[in-house]
Amino acid sequence: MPEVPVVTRIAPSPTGDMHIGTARTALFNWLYARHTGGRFLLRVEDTDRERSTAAAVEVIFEGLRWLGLEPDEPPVFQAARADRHRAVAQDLLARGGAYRCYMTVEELAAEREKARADGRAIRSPWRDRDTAAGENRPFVVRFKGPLAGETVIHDRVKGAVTFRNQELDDLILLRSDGGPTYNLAVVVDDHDMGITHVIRGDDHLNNAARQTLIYQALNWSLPVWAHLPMIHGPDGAKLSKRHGAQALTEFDAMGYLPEAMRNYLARLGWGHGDDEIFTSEQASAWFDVADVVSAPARLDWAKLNHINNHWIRQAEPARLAQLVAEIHRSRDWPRHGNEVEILQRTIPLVRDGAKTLLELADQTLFVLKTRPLELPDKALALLSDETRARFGRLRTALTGNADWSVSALESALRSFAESEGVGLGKIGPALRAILSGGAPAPDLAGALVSLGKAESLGRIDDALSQRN
RNA sequence: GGUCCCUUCGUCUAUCGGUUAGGACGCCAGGUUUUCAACCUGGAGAGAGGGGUUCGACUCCCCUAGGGACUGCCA
Repeated sequence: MPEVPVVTRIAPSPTGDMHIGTARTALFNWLYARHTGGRFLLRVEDTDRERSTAAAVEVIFEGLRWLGLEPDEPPVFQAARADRHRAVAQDLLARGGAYRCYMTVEELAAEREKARADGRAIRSPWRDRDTAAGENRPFVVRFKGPLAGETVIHDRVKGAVTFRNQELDDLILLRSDGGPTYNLAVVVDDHDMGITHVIRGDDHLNNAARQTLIYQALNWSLPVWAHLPMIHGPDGAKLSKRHGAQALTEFDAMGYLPEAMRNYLARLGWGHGDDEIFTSEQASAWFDVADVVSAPARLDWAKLNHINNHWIRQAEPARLAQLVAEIHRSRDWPRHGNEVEILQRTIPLVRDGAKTLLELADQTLFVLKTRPLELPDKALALLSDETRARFGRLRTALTGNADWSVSALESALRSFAESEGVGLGKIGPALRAILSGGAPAPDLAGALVSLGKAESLGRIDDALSQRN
């Protein structure tokens, strides 16, 4: 057993929304750190000064907070470490592990084209020149990689992956403006931060070989690699906007609970036997990167909905009431002073069928409506003189009902139907319409309880006094 | 073009050489029923194709096909 405590990290670049794939990578890093009793860190890869924004940094912080994956230490900003990156590059330069390349962008483009045609990696003619003195033009610092031999990545997900060194080009360490590039910065930062396990998307698998070469040139010990497959859209293509959502915040806006996202995302590409529904505590107890599936997975909305429905049912009504009230507010729907209290009473009666918080809002709209409700034509049509008379009697029966609970009202409704000599089917649809104004609502007794006695009777009164 | 990764029901997955290839979501049928759901019961549904290795391959190897990533002075 390794004695070194595990340190994992998520290293997103703040250039826009936080992709759901990044969220899952964060989750797996977090799970593995929790599983091993290690630490989970955050590094913001903002070396691209052109595209990085403060707003995007905030999106990352908020996304991780919302998902419940907060890092164990304050975030590291990569751009702030540029001096350190440059120092490492200079060290490499001094030791012959890197060289100055004076190729112009035009020359580079030509070489790239030629290399591609020849089916080989690009090479700089400056690699073997003595440039200790003489040149006085802009240059980049390139890594001087081995031309022979091979590099093997021992990946916890992909297994052993072999690259011939001649396929690996001499990547740029320092740009002509002196700024460090990604491949240099990741290696230096992961080393300095003490990252033991690099768990990231498999779009970096090729980079892992190049980075391994840099680690070796620096005489640094390698991290454990684990390259996770990507998340695709339902059609198997790279996940994008047109698949419905791509950014973590969009899932929040669509009414998915963070615990549901964690559950679903964990199950996407990882499994523990037949377990489908589990808490994050269970997941971290079971999780091992070695068990991650090596094939890409497709996002399945139906399954996400199913899992979300499960966690909506598990959630505290008080918490759901707050979340649903927010949705109602954003929709500018009818307000009450005690909105949250009403919702909290109603939610347990309607949540079973709700796949998202948005649906929960739809299902609870009826209770927030203000009297007199506008009845849909279909409901008005049900109000013949005969049924009006019947609902008058129902009102009387309900008025005398002291116990305003679901079970009491259920039996009250049943015995009323019996006394009228009709089935509940004769009363249900109209009563439902009167109580809900045509909006979705729970079953009758549930609707009555949600509304409370006074509001229920009031709504019946309104209907009886309405002409069609 | 080159390098690398991937390929079990529609989808997510189990299987780690010997199983009637299991589960979940979805789907279909039936039940329940005052709406929509939920819920209960049952059902259909898979090893990309071709070669090997082996007494025996979904499982190991090779080829083909298809998908993806990388091939940036982006990360």
